[in-house]
Amino acid sequence: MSKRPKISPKQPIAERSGPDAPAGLNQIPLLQILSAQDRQKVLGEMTETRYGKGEYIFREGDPTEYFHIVKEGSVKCVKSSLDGKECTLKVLMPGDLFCCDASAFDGASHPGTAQPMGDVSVLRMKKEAYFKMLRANPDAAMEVIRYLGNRLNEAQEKAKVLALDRADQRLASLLVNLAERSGIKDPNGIRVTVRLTRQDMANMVGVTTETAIRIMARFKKDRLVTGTAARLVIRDLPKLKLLAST
Amino acid sequence: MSKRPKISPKQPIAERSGPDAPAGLNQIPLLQILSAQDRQKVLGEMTETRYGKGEYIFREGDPTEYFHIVKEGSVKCVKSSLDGKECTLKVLMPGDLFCCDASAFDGASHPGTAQPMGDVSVLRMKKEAYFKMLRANPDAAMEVIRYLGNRLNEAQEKAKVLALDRADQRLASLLVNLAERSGIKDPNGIRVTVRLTRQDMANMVGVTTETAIRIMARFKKDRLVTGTAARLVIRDLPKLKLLAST
DNA sequence: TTCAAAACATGACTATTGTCATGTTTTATT
DNA sequence: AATAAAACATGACAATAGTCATGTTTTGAA
Repeated sequence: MSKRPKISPKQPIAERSGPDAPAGLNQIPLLQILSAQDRQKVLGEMTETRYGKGEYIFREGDPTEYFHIVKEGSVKCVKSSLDGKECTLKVLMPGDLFCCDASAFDGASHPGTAQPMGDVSVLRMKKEAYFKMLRANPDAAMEVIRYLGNRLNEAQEKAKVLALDRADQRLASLLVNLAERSGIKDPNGIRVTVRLTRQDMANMVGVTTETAIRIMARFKKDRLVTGTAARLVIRDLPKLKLLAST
Repeated sequence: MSKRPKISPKQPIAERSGPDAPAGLNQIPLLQILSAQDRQKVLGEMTETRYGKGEYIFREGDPTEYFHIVKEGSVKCVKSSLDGKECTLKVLMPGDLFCCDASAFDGASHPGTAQPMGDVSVLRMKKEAYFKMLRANPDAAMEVIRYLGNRLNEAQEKAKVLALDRADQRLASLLVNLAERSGIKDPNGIRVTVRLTRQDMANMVGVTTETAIRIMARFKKDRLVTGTAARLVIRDLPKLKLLAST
Protein backbone atom coordinates (compact mmCIF):
# COMPACT_ATOMS: atom_id res chain seq x y z
CA MET A 1 0.00 0.00 0.00
CA SER A 2 1.34 3.40 -0.93
CA LYS A 3 2.07 6.06 1.64
CA ARG A 4 -0.10 9.10 2.07
CA PRO A 5 0.81 11.70 -0.51
CA LYS A 6 1.54 15.09 1.00
CA ILE A 7 0.07 16.77 -2.02
CA SER A 8 -2.81 15.60 -4.19
CA PRO A 9 -1.52 15.23 -7.75
CA LYS A 10 -4.03 16.11 -10.42
CA GLN A 11 -3.87 15.10 -14.05
CA PRO A 12 -6.21 15.03 -17.04
CA ILE A 13 -7.39 11.47 -17.62
CA ALA A 14 -6.73 11.74 -21.33
CA GLU A 15 -3.02 11.94 -20.60
CA ARG A 16 -3.07 8.69 -18.72
CA SER A 17 -2.05 5.63 -20.61
CA GLY A 18 -0.74 2.15 -19.86
CA PRO A 19 -2.45 -1.17 -19.41
CA ASP A 20 -4.18 -0.60 -16.06
CA ALA A 21 -5.89 2.71 -16.74
CA PRO A 22 -8.80 1.25 -18.73
CA ALA A 23 -9.12 -1.58 -16.20
CA GLY A 24 -9.98 0.85 -13.39
CA LEU A 25 -12.44 2.67 -15.59
CA ASN A 26 -14.23 -0.57 -16.46
CA GLN A 27 -15.70 -0.61 -12.98
CA ILE A 28 -17.74 2.52 -13.64
CA PRO A 29 -21.21 1.71 -15.04
CA LEU A 30 -21.98 5.29 -16.02
CA LEU A 31 -18.95 5.38 -18.31
CA GLN A 32 -19.59 1.88 -19.66
CA ILE A 33 -22.99 3.02 -20.89
CA LEU A 34 -21.52 5.67 -23.16
CA SER A 35 -20.35 4.98 -26.70
CA ALA A 36 -16.56 4.72 -27.01
CA GLN A 37 -16.57 8.11 -28.66
CA ASP A 38 -18.65 9.84 -25.98
CA ARG A 39 -16.62 8.13 -23.27
CA GLN A 40 -13.40 9.53 -24.69
CA LYS A 41 -14.95 12.97 -24.80
CA VAL A 42 -16.16 12.73 -21.21
CA LEU A 43 -12.82 11.42 -19.98
CA GLY A 44 -11.19 14.37 -21.66
CA GLU A 45 -13.31 16.64 -19.50
CA MET A 46 -12.58 14.79 -16.28
CA THR A 47 -9.68 15.21 -13.92
CA GLU A 48 -8.29 12.54 -11.64
CA THR A 49 -7.30 13.53 -8.14
CA ARG A 50 -5.73 11.40 -5.41
CA TYR A 51 -6.38 11.95 -1.73
CA GLY A 52 -4.86 10.46 1.40
CA LYS A 53 -6.11 9.82 4.91
CA GLY A 54 -6.83 12.98 6.83
CA GLU A 55 -7.56 15.04 3.74
CA TYR A 56 -11.00 16.17 2.57
CA ILE A 57 -12.50 15.88 -0.90
CA PHE A 58 -14.94 18.58 0.13
CA ARG A 59 -16.54 19.72 3.37
CA GLU A 60 -20.05 20.40 4.53
CA GLY A 61 -20.98 23.91 3.43
CA ASP A 62 -18.44 24.18 0.60
CA PRO A 63 -19.93 25.42 -2.70
CA THR A 64 -20.77 22.63 -5.13
CA GLU A 65 -19.00 22.85 -8.47
CA TYR A 66 -18.12 19.34 -9.55
CA PHE A 67 -19.65 16.00 -10.25
CA HIS A 68 -17.57 13.12 -8.82
CA ILE A 69 -16.94 9.43 -9.39
CA VAL A 70 -14.96 7.16 -7.07
CA LYS A 71 -12.30 5.40 -9.11
CA GLU A 72 -10.23 3.63 -6.46
CA GLY A 73 -10.50 3.23 -2.72
CA SER A 74 -13.42 4.18 -0.49
CA VAL A 75 -14.88 7.52 0.44
CA LYS A 76 -17.11 8.22 3.42
CA CYS A 77 -19.97 10.72 3.43
CA VAL A 78 -20.24 12.34 6.84
CA LYS A 79 -22.55 14.83 8.49
CA SER A 80 -21.85 16.51 11.80
CA SER A 81 -24.07 17.99 14.45
CA LEU A 82 -23.27 21.27 16.15
CA ASP A 83 -21.96 19.55 19.27
CA GLY A 84 -19.34 17.60 17.33
CA LYS A 85 -21.07 14.26 16.97
CA GLU A 86 -20.58 12.66 13.57
CA CYS A 87 -22.73 10.41 11.46
CA THR A 88 -21.40 8.44 8.50
CA LEU A 89 -24.20 8.22 5.96
CA LYS A 90 -22.57 6.06 3.33
CA VAL A 91 -19.31 4.50 2.28
CA LEU A 92 -18.80 5.03 -1.43
CA MET A 93 -16.84 2.46 -3.41
CA PRO A 94 -15.34 2.43 -6.93
CA GLY A 95 -18.02 3.27 -9.49
CA ASP A 96 -20.11 5.24 -7.01
CA LEU A 97 -21.22 8.70 -8.09
CA PHE A 98 -21.53 11.69 -5.81
CA CYS A 99 -22.91 15.15 -6.29
CA CYS A 100 -24.59 13.62 -9.33
CA ASP A 101 -27.92 15.36 -8.86
CA ALA A 102 -28.89 18.72 -10.22
CA SER A 103 -30.23 19.73 -6.81
CA ALA A 104 -26.66 19.69 -5.61
CA PHE A 105 -25.91 22.47 -8.03
CA ASP A 106 -28.82 24.89 -7.58
CA GLY A 107 -26.38 27.36 -6.14
CA ALA A 108 -26.34 25.17 -3.06
CA SER A 109 -23.51 24.00 -0.87
CA HIS A 110 -22.50 20.46 0.02
CA PRO A 111 -24.88 18.95 2.58
CA GLY A 112 -22.09 16.77 3.97
CA THR A 113 -18.38 16.10 3.99
CA ALA A 114 -16.59 13.62 1.71
CA GLN A 115 -13.54 12.04 3.31
CA PRO A 116 -11.15 9.46 1.89
CA MET A 117 -10.71 6.26 3.88
CA GLY A 118 -7.09 5.58 3.11
CA ASP A 119 -5.73 6.37 -0.34
CA VAL A 120 -8.39 7.06 -2.94
CA SER A 121 -8.63 8.26 -6.50
CA VAL A 122 -11.57 10.38 -7.62
CA LEU A 123 -12.66 11.55 -11.07
CA ARG A 124 -14.16 15.03 -11.26
CA MET A 125 -15.99 17.00 -13.92
CA LYS A 126 -17.35 20.55 -13.97
CA LYS A 127 -21.07 20.54 -13.39
CA GLU A 128 -21.80 22.35 -16.66
CA ALA A 129 -20.04 19.68 -18.71
CA TYR A 130 -21.79 16.98 -16.67
CA PHE A 131 -25.27 18.38 -17.34
CA LYS A 132 -24.46 18.80 -21.00
CA MET A 133 -23.37 15.19 -21.14
CA LEU A 134 -26.59 14.00 -19.48
CA ARG A 135 -28.78 16.01 -21.83
CA ALA A 136 -26.95 14.62 -24.82
CA ASN A 137 -27.03 11.01 -23.59
CA PRO A 138 -30.44 9.72 -22.53
CA ASP A 139 -28.82 6.42 -21.56
CA ALA A 140 -26.50 8.20 -19.16
CA ALA A 141 -29.40 10.20 -17.72
CA MET A 142 -31.40 7.01 -17.19
CA GLU A 143 -28.40 5.40 -15.49
CA VAL A 144 -28.12 8.36 -13.11
CA ILE A 145 -31.85 8.12 -12.38
CA ARG A 146 -31.44 4.41 -11.66
CA TYR A 147 -28.43 5.09 -9.49
CA LEU A 148 -30.10 7.86 -7.50
CA GLY A 149 -33.14 5.67 -6.99
CA ASN A 150 -30.96 2.95 -5.54
CA ARG A 151 -29.25 5.43 -3.25
CA LEU A 152 -32.63 6.76 -2.12
CA ASN A 153 -33.90 3.28 -1.32
CA GLU A 154 -30.73 2.53 0.59
CA ALA A 155 -31.00 5.76 2.56
CA GLN A 156 -34.61 5.05 3.45
CA GLU A 157 -33.81 1.52 4.49
CA LYS A 158 -31.09 2.99 6.69
CA ALA A 159 -33.55 5.46 8.20
CA LYS A 160 -35.93 2.60 8.93
CA VAL A 161 -33.20 0.61 10.70
CA LEU A 162 -32.19 3.66 12.74
CA ALA A 163 -35.80 4.35 13.65
CA LEU A 164 -36.88 0.85 14.62
CA ASP A 165 -33.97 -1.37 15.57
CA ARG A 166 -31.84 -1.80 18.66
CA ALA A 167 -28.14 -1.01 18.61
CA ASP A 168 -27.12 -4.67 18.24
CA GLN A 169 -29.52 -5.18 15.35
CA ARG A 170 -28.26 -2.07 13.61
CA LEU A 171 -24.68 -3.30 13.95
CA ALA A 172 -25.67 -6.72 12.66
CA SER A 173 -27.34 -5.05 9.64
CA LEU A 174 -24.16 -3.09 9.00
CA LEU A 175 -22.02 -6.22 9.10
CA VAL A 176 -24.38 -7.99 6.71
CA ASN A 177 -24.19 -5.05 4.30
CA LEU A 178 -20.42 -4.93 4.54
CA ALA A 179 -20.15 -8.65 3.86
CA GLU A 180 -22.31 -8.26 0.78
CA ARG A 181 -20.81 -5.06 -0.56
CA SER A 182 -17.14 -5.45 0.22
CA GLY A 183 -16.67 -9.04 1.38
CA ILE A 184 -14.19 -11.52 -0.05
CA LYS A 185 -13.86 -15.19 0.80
CA ASP A 186 -11.67 -16.10 3.70
CA PRO A 187 -10.81 -19.45 5.35
CA ASN A 188 -12.87 -18.47 8.40
CA GLY A 189 -15.79 -16.80 6.62
CA ILE A 190 -16.08 -13.50 4.80
CA ARG A 191 -13.40 -10.89 5.14
CA VAL A 192 -14.48 -7.23 4.99
CA THR A 193 -12.04 -5.33 2.82
CA VAL A 194 -13.06 -1.84 3.89
CA ARG A 195 -11.06 -0.92 6.93
CA LEU A 196 -13.43 0.19 9.67
CA THR A 197 -12.59 0.90 13.29
CA ARG A 198 -15.15 0.41 16.03
CA GLN A 199 -15.55 4.16 16.00
CA ASP A 200 -16.31 4.11 12.26
CA MET A 201 -18.95 1.45 12.84
CA ALA A 202 -20.41 3.42 15.73
CA ASN A 203 -20.75 6.48 13.47
CA MET A 204 -22.44 4.39 10.81
CA VAL A 205 -25.18 3.06 13.07
CA GLY A 206 -25.73 5.96 15.43
CA VAL A 207 -24.26 4.64 18.69
CA THR A 208 -21.30 5.61 20.84
CA THR A 209 -17.91 4.04 20.35
CA GLU A 210 -18.19 2.24 23.69
CA THR A 211 -21.49 0.68 22.70
CA ALA A 212 -20.07 -0.48 19.37
CA ILE A 213 -17.07 -2.00 21.17
CA ARG A 214 -19.28 -3.80 23.69
CA ILE A 215 -21.59 -5.20 21.05
CA MET A 216 -18.73 -6.30 18.81
CA ALA A 217 -17.16 -8.00 21.84
CA ARG A 218 -20.41 -9.90 22.34
CA PHE A 219 -20.51 -10.83 18.65
CA LYS A 220 -16.95 -12.09 18.94
CA LYS A 221 -17.81 -14.14 22.02
CA ASP A 222 -20.78 -15.63 20.14
CA ARG A 223 -18.46 -16.48 17.22
CA LEU A 224 -20.32 -14.25 14.75
CA VAL A 225 -17.21 -12.22 13.87
CA THR A 226 -13.48 -12.07 14.54
CA GLY A 227 -10.80 -9.43 14.33
CA THR A 228 -10.75 -5.67 14.34
CA ALA A 229 -10.43 -2.91 11.74
CA ALA A 230 -7.38 -4.24 9.93
CA ARG A 231 -8.83 -7.72 9.52
CA LEU A 232 -12.52 -8.00 10.22
CA VAL A 233 -14.02 -11.37 9.35
CA ILE A 234 -17.70 -12.30 9.34
CA ARG A 235 -17.87 -15.87 10.63
CA ASP A 236 -21.61 -16.49 10.73
CA LEU A 237 -23.52 -14.45 8.20
CA PRO A 238 -26.84 -16.33 8.59
CA LYS A 239 -26.95 -15.68 12.35
CA LEU A 240 -26.15 -12.01 11.81
CA LYS A 241 -28.95 -11.79 9.25
CA LEU A 242 -31.31 -13.40 11.71
CA LEU A 243 -30.30 -11.02 14.48
CA ALA A 244 -30.66 -8.03 12.14
CA SER A 245 -34.27 -8.88 11.40
CA THR A 246 -35.56 -10.23 14.71
CA MET B 1 -64.53 17.54 2.45
CA SER B 2 -65.84 14.56 0.55
CA LYS B 3 -66.56 11.27 2.24
CA ARG B 4 -64.38 8.28 1.76
CA PRO B 5 -65.28 6.57 -1.50
CA LYS B 6 -66.01 2.87 -1.07
CA ILE B 7 -64.56 2.20 -4.48
CA SER B 8 -61.69 3.99 -6.15
CA PRO B 9 -62.99 5.49 -9.40
CA LYS B 10 -60.48 5.53 -12.21
CA GLN B 11 -60.63 7.68 -15.29
CA PRO B 12 -58.29 8.72 -18.08
CA ILE B 13 -57.11 12.28 -17.45
CA ALA B 14 -57.81 13.27 -21.04
CA GLU B 15 -61.51 12.77 -20.43
CA ARG B 16 -61.51 15.20 -17.57
CA SER B 17 -62.51 18.74 -18.27
CA GLY B 18 -63.81 21.73 -16.38
CA PRO B 19 -62.09 24.73 -14.90
CA ASP B 20 -60.33 23.12 -11.94
CA ALA B 21 -58.61 20.22 -13.70
CA PRO B 22 -55.74 22.28 -15.11
CA ALA B 23 -55.40 24.15 -11.82
CA GLY B 24 -54.55 20.94 -9.98
CA LEU B 25 -52.08 19.97 -12.66
CA ASN B 26 -50.28 23.31 -12.40
CA GLN B 27 -48.80 22.22 -9.11
CA ILE B 28 -46.77 19.46 -10.77
CA PRO B 29 -43.31 20.69 -11.80
CA LEU B 30 -42.55 17.63 -13.92
CA LEU B 31 -45.57 18.31 -16.13
CA GLN B 32 -44.92 22.04 -16.24
CA ILE B 33 -41.54 21.39 -17.78
CA LEU B 34 -42.99 19.62 -20.79
CA SER B 35 -44.15 21.44 -23.90
CA ALA B 36 -47.94 21.79 -24.12
CA GLN B 37 -47.92 19.13 -26.80
CA ASP B 38 -45.86 16.61 -24.84
CA ARG B 39 -47.89 17.34 -21.73
CA GLN B 40 -51.09 16.48 -23.52
CA LYS B 41 -49.55 13.27 -24.76
CA VAL B 42 -48.35 12.33 -21.28
CA LEU B 43 -51.69 13.16 -19.71
CA GLY B 44 -53.33 10.93 -22.28
CA GLU B 45 -51.21 8.06 -20.97
CA MET B 46 -51.95 8.77 -17.31
CA THR B 47 -54.85 7.61 -15.22
CA GLU B 48 -56.23 9.39 -12.21
CA THR B 49 -57.23 7.29 -9.21
CA ARG B 50 -58.82 8.40 -5.95
CA TYR B 51 -58.16 6.66 -2.67
CA GLY B 52 -59.67 7.03 0.77
CA LYS B 53 -58.39 6.49 4.31
CA GLY B 54 -57.70 2.85 5.08
CA GLU B 55 -56.98 1.93 1.47
CA TYR B 56 -53.53 1.26 0.01
CA ILE B 57 -52.05 2.66 -3.17
CA PHE B 58 -49.61 -0.23 -3.09
CA ARG B 59 -48.02 -2.38 -0.43
CA GLU B 60 -44.51 -3.40 0.45
CA GLY B 61 -43.58 -6.35 -1.72
CA ASP B 62 -46.11 -5.67 -4.50
CA PRO B 63 -44.63 -5.76 -8.02
CA THR B 64 -43.77 -2.33 -9.40
CA GLU B 65 -45.56 -1.44 -12.63
CA TYR B 66 -46.43 2.23 -12.47
CA PHE B 67 -44.89 5.61 -12.01
CA HIS B 68 -46.97 7.87 -9.72
CA ILE B 69 -47.58 11.53 -9.03
CA VAL B 70 -49.57 12.92 -6.10
CA LYS B 71 -52.23 15.27 -7.45
CA GLU B 72 -54.31 16.05 -4.36
CA GLY B 73 -54.03 15.18 -0.69
CA SER B 74 -51.10 13.55 1.10
CA VAL B 75 -49.65 10.08 0.87
CA LYS B 76 -47.42 8.44 3.43
CA CYS B 77 -44.56 6.07 2.62
CA VAL B 78 -44.30 3.41 5.30
CA LYS B 79 -41.99 0.51 6.03
CA SER B 80 -42.70 -2.18 8.60
CA SER B 81 -40.48 -4.45 10.61
CA LEU B 82 -41.28 -8.12 11.12
CA ASP B 83 -42.60 -7.53 14.64
CA GLY B 84 -45.23 -5.05 13.47
CA LYS B 85 -43.48 -1.78 14.22
CA GLU B 86 -43.98 0.88 11.56
CA CYS B 87 -41.81 3.70 10.30
CA THR B 88 -43.13 6.55 8.18
CA LEU B 89 -40.32 7.60 5.85
CA LYS B 90 -41.94 10.51 4.09
CA VAL B 91 -45.22 12.33 3.61
CA LEU B 92 -45.74 13.05 -0.08
CA MET B 93 -47.70 16.13 -1.10
CA PRO B 94 -49.18 17.35 -4.40
CA GLY B 95 -46.49 17.40 -7.08
CA ASP B 96 -44.41 14.71 -5.41
CA LEU B 97 -43.30 11.79 -7.56
CA PHE B 98 -43.01 8.23 -6.41
CA CYS B 99 -41.62 5.11 -8.02
CA CYS B 100 -39.93 7.54 -10.35
CA ASP B 101 -36.60 5.74 -10.47
CA ALA B 102 -35.61 3.04 -12.88
CA SER B 103 -34.31 0.93 -10.02
CA ALA B 104 -37.88 0.61 -8.86
CA PHE B 105 -38.62 -1.22 -12.07
CA ASP B 106 -35.71 -3.64 -12.44
CA GLY B 107 -38.18 -6.46 -11.92
CA ALA B 108 -38.22 -5.41 -8.30
CA SER B 109 -41.05 -5.02 -5.84
CA HIS B 110 -42.05 -1.98 -3.81
CA PRO B 111 -39.66 -1.41 -0.89
CA GLY B 112 -42.45 0.20 1.13
CA THR B 113 -46.17 0.81 1.38
CA ALA B 114 -47.95 3.91 0.04
CA GLN B 115 -51.00 4.88 2.07
CA PRO B 116 -53.39 7.79 1.59
CA MET B 117 -53.83 10.15 4.55
CA GLY B 118 -57.46 11.05 4.03
CA ASP B 119 -58.80 11.45 0.51
CA VAL B 120 -56.15 11.65 -2.17
CA SER B 121 -55.91 11.70 -5.92
CA VAL B 122 -52.97 10.08 -7.69
CA LEU B 123 -51.87 10.11 -11.33
CA ARG B 124 -50.37 6.89 -12.65
CA MET B 125 -48.53 5.92 -15.81
CA LYS B 126 -47.20 2.57 -17.03
CA LYS B 127 -43.46 2.39 -16.49
CA GLU B 128 -42.76 1.75 -20.18
CA ALA B 129 -44.51 4.95 -21.22
CA TYR B 130 -42.74 6.82 -18.42
CA PHE B 131 -39.28 5.72 -19.51
CA LYS B 132 -40.06 6.52 -23.11
CA MET B 133 -41.15 9.98 -22.04
CA LEU B 134 -37.93 10.57 -20.07
CA ARG B 135 -35.74 9.45 -22.97
CA ALA B 136 -37.56 11.76 -25.34
CA ASN B 137 -37.48 14.77 -22.96
CA PRO B 138 -34.07 15.62 -21.52
CA ASP B 139 -35.70 18.42 -19.52
CA ALA B 140 -38.01 15.94 -17.84
CA ALA B 141 -35.11 13.57 -17.15
CA MET B 142 -33.12 16.40 -15.59
CA GLU B 143 -36.12 17.36 -13.47
CA VAL B 144 -36.40 13.77 -12.19
CA ILE B 145 -32.67 13.77 -11.41
CA ARG B 146 -33.08 17.03 -9.51
CA TYR B 147 -36.10 15.66 -7.68
CA LEU B 148 -34.43 12.39 -6.72
CA GLY B 149 -31.38 14.28 -5.53
CA ASN B 150 -33.56 16.38 -3.24
CA ARG B 151 -35.26 13.29 -1.91
CA LEU B 152 -31.90 11.65 -1.27
CA ASN B 153 -30.63 14.68 0.63
CA GLU B 154 -33.80 14.73 2.68
CA ALA B 155 -33.53 11.04 3.47
CA GLN B 156 -29.92 11.41 4.54
CA GLU B 157 -30.73 14.40 6.70
CA LYS B 158 -33.45 12.29 8.29
CA ALA B 159 -30.98 9.45 8.89
CA LYS B 160 -28.60 11.91 10.53
CA VAL B 161 -31.33 13.19 12.85
CA LEU B 162 -32.34 9.65 13.76
CA ALA B 163 -28.74 8.68 14.39
CA LEU B 164 -27.64 11.67 16.48
CA ASP B 165 -30.57 13.44 18.11
CA ARG B 166 -32.70 12.82 21.18
CA ALA B 167 -36.40 12.10 20.89
CA ASP B 168 -37.44 15.67 21.74
CA GLN B 169 -35.02 17.10 19.18
CA ARG B 170 -36.29 14.74 16.51
CA LEU B 171 -39.87 15.80 17.23
CA ALA B 172 -38.87 19.45 17.15
CA SER B 173 -37.21 18.88 13.75
CA LEU B 174 -40.37 17.25 12.50
CA LEU B 175 -42.52 20.16 13.62
CA VAL B 176 -40.17 22.63 11.96
CA ASN B 177 -40.35 20.67 8.72
CA LEU B 178 -44.12 20.48 8.89
CA ALA B 179 -44.39 24.20 9.49
CA GLU B 180 -42.22 24.86 6.45
CA ARG B 181 -43.72 22.29 4.13
CA SER B 182 -47.40 22.41 5.00
CA GLY B 183 -47.88 25.40 7.28
CA ILE B 184 -50.35 28.22 6.78
CA LYS B 185 -50.70 31.41 8.79
CA ASP B 186 -52.90 31.29 11.85
CA PRO B 187 -53.76 33.89 14.50
CA ASN B 188 -51.69 31.93 17.06
CA GLY B 189 -48.78 30.94 14.85
CA ILE B 190 -48.46 28.46 12.00
CA ARG B 191 -51.14 25.89 11.44
CA VAL B 192 -50.05 22.49 10.09
CA THR B 193 -52.50 21.44 7.40
CA VAL B 194 -51.45 17.79 7.24
CA ARG B 195 -53.47 15.91 9.79
CA LEU B 196 -51.09 13.96 12.02
CA THR B 197 -51.95 12.07 15.19
CA ARG B 198 -49.37 11.62 17.93
CA GLN B 199 -48.99 8.09 16.66
CA ASP B 200 -48.22 9.38 13.15
CA MET B 201 -45.58 11.70 14.57
CA ALA B 202 -44.12 8.89 16.64
CA ASN B 203 -43.79 6.75 13.50
CA MET B 204 -42.08 9.60 11.69
CA VAL B 205 -39.34 10.10 14.26
CA GLY B 206 -38.81 6.56 15.52
CA VAL B 207 -40.25 6.75 19.02
CA THR B 208 -43.22 5.09 20.73
CA THR B 209 -46.63 6.73 20.79
CA GLU B 210 -46.35 7.29 24.54
CA THR B 211 -43.05 9.11 24.15
CA ALA B 212 -44.47 11.32 21.39
CA ILE B 213 -47.47 12.15 23.60
CA ARG B 214 -45.27 13.01 26.58
CA ILE B 215 -42.95 15.21 24.56
CA MET B 216 -45.84 16.98 22.81
CA ALA B 217 -47.40 17.58 26.23
CA ARG B 218 -44.14 19.21 27.35
CA PHE B 219 -44.06 21.33 24.18
CA LYS B 220 -47.62 22.43 24.87
CA LYS B 221 -46.77 23.31 28.46
CA ASP B 222 -43.80 25.34 27.18
CA ARG B 223 -46.11 27.12 24.71
CA LEU B 224 -44.22 25.83 21.66
CA VAL B 225 -47.33 24.22 20.13
CA THR B 226 -51.08 23.86 20.72
CA GLY B 227 -53.76 21.45 19.63
CA THR B 228 -53.79 17.90 18.39
CA ALA B 229 -54.12 16.17 15.01
CA ALA B 230 -57.18 18.04 13.75
CA ARG B 231 -55.72 21.44 14.50
CA LEU B 232 -52.03 21.47 15.26
CA VAL B 233 -50.52 24.94 15.59
CA ILE B 234 -46.84 25.82 15.89
CA ARG B 235 -46.68 28.75 18.29
CA ASP B 236 -42.93 29.29 18.59
CA LEU B 237 -41.01 28.22 15.52
CA PRO B 238 -37.71 29.85 16.52
CA LYS B 239 -37.59 28.01 19.84
CA LEU B 240 -38.40 24.73 18.11
CA LYS B 241 -35.60 25.37 15.62
CA LEU B 242 -33.24 26.07 18.48
CA LEU B 243 -34.25 22.90 20.29
CA ALA B 244 -33.88 20.86 17.11
CA SER B 245 -30.26 21.89 16.68
CA THR B 246 -28.98 22.06 20.26
C1' DT C 1 12.99 -0.87 17.67
C1' DT C 2 10.97 2.59 20.11
C1' DC C 3 7.50 5.44 21.30
C1' DA C 4 3.32 8.05 20.94
C1' DA C 5 -1.14 7.93 19.32
C1' DA C 6 -5.01 5.55 18.20
C1' DA C 7 -7.88 1.80 18.93
C1' DC C 8 -9.81 -1.48 21.96
C1' DA C 9 -11.68 -2.76 26.40
C1' DT C 10 -14.30 -2.73 30.83
C1' DG C 11 -16.65 -1.10 35.08
C1' DA C 12 -19.81 1.95 37.58
C1' DC C 13 -23.27 4.93 37.27
C1' DT C 14 -26.83 7.88 34.84
C1' DA C 15 -30.09 9.34 31.45
C1' DT C 16 -33.26 8.31 28.14
C1' DT C 17 -36.74 5.83 26.21
C1' DG C 18 -39.65 1.75 26.12
C1' DT C 19 -43.28 -1.25 28.22
C1' DC C 20 -47.43 -2.18 30.37
C1' DA C 21 -51.40 -0.87 32.69
C1' DT C 22 -55.18 2.08 33.21
C1' DG C 23 -58.19 5.87 32.50
C1' DT C 24 -60.04 10.10 30.10
C1' DT C 25 -61.23 12.78 26.11
C1' DT C 26 -62.15 13.42 21.36
C1' DT C 27 -63.87 12.00 16.97
C1' DA C 28 -66.70 9.92 13.68
C1' DT C 29 -70.64 7.21 12.60
C1' DT C 30 -75.38 5.44 13.21
C1' DA D 1 -77.84 12.33 20.71
C1' DA D 2 -75.89 7.90 21.53
C1' DT D 3 -72.06 5.04 21.16
C1' DA D 4 -67.97 2.73 19.76
C1' DA D 5 -63.45 3.47 18.32
C1' DA D 6 -59.56 6.08 18.16
C1' DA D 7 -56.69 9.35 20.17
C1' DC D 8 -54.73 11.41 24.17
C1' DA D 9 -52.91 11.10 28.77
C1' DT D 10 -50.23 9.54 32.90
C1' DG D 11 -47.90 6.56 36.34
C1' DA D 12 -44.72 2.84 37.69
C1' DC D 13 -41.19 0.23 36.36
C1' DA D 14 -37.72 -1.98 33.12
C1' DA D 15 -34.48 -2.05 29.53
C1' DT D 16 -31.36 0.08 26.69
C1' DA D 17 -27.73 2.96 25.65
C1' DG D 18 -24.90 6.97 27.07
C1' DT D 19 -21.27 9.02 30.08
C1' DC D 20 -17.12 9.14 32.45
C1' DA D 21 -13.13 7.14 34.21
C1' DT D 22 -9.37 4.20 33.68
C1' DG D 23 -6.38 0.85 31.71
C1' DT D 24 -4.53 -2.33 28.02
C1' DT D 25 -3.32 -3.44 23.36
C1' DT D 26 -2.37 -2.44 18.71
C1' DT D 27 -0.71 0.39 15.08
C1' DG D 28 2.09 3.38 12.54
C1' DA D 29 5.75 6.68 12.11
C1' DA D 30 10.41 8.28 13.34
